[in-house]
Amino acid sequence: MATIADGCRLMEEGCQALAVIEEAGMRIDMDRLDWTISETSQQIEQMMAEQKKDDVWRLWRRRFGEKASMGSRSQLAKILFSLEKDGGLGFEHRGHTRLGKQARMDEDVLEQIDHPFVKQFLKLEGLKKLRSTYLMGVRREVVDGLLHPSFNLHLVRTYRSSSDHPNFQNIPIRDKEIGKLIRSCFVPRPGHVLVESDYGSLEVRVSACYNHDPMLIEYINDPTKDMHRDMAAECYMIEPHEVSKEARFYAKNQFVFPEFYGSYFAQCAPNLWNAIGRYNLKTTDGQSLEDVLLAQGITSLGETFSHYSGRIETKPGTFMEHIRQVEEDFWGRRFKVYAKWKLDWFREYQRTGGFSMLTGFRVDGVYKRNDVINYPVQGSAFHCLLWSLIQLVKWLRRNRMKTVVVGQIHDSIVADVHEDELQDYLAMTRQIMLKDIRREWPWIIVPLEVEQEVAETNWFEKKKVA
DNA sequence: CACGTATGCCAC
DNA sequence: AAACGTGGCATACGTG
Repeated sequence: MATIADGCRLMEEGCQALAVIEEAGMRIDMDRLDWTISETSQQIEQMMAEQKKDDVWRLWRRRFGEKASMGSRSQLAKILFSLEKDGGLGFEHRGHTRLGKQARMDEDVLEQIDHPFVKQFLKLEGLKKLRSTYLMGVRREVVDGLLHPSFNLHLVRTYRSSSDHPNFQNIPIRDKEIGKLIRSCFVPRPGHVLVESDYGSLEVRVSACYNHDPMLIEYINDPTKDMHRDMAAECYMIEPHEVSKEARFYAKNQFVFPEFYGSYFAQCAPNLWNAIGRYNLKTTDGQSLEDVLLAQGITSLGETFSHYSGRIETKPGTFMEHIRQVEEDFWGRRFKVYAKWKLDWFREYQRTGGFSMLTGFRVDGVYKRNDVINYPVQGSAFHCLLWSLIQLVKWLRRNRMKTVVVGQIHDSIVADVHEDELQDYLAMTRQIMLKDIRREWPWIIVPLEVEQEVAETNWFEKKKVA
């Protein structure tokens, strides 16, 4: 295990490496950015004009007069959820926000409302976010065609990093349309290509280094095994070979990761259940998962209720009951060493008032149970990336290379690589990220994985390399 | 008018 | 007993 002095050195050297990265900056295609801003603005204008012709906007204006503002969710909520006799549309609201007692108006709620005005509202809000936060946010910070985001090591509770002005770590990618519009403005320097090197499932691997769970380690070591596929099979009551890509995706993001982060079945089950209908989940043979569950006698989500003893109970034959059992097996049999580690780790925190990370950080203070479990994993995973980044920047400087690292996103490194140096760069990142780091930190007891992508034209067009 | 809070959404 | 972790940032809106 690393010492506190090791942790200090990592922060010092990390700070220096990040300063070099900030100074280098990332090239921005300003003509394309300006063109995209203009196109997006036009589309926003046009859509707003369309909305203003809608009957819903007429109701809106009648209710709020000069104060009517098309971006106001709370105003829209009053139109949607008040009765028709009161000048509304009479939709049922779906729960309240956390602090206030306002009706929830997030994307999840709005996409359930089948009304053209609401669909347009969501699309419009997406474009407005693109324009303001990303297109304009980047434009504001560019100097001489280069963007220099800040990378901080002193702001995050877990000893991860953060980024600002602009935040380089949350540029859209999941929505392809939106991702393309902004990311295609990020370009390599002339004669260069962009390279992104991602650690694969880094947090899972690092968590295995803490909990030493044999089943988890087996999943990591054996490429034919697939934890998310297996859990999708259990959650949706099918065979592993029947698990579609989509079913795997929801099992991973609505069950496995939430469970790892400290969620539990009562929160997971509704999300898993809703995914079936909402995304029309099927087996690989095209059989609807709804029918599969029906054949197993599960016809409804069901609910939880408290036994007088305080124990949470579920009704037999419900999906809730099923996921409760899946969870019981998940922690009680499959990952029972992991489960014991969580218990022991938290008890030790309660005894000493703190915990130590494998990477040389002591964390003392008042924390929630989930924090105590999650911080060391999240922090140490980032430290693997930071250590690699430091070595890479040193190597580039030592060899007076033209390649520059331009950014970092928690478990990935983005570099602007000179074409002549590409093969050396790809080889060296692999050497550092996969091998050198394990010599430095013997506590890494599982193999690591790196995925490399190269973008010749812009950041959106990145393609995997072998 | 400046500022803080609530809410929501983008990433990992 | 508790119940999904970490950030940055934009807009709406109320308050001083």
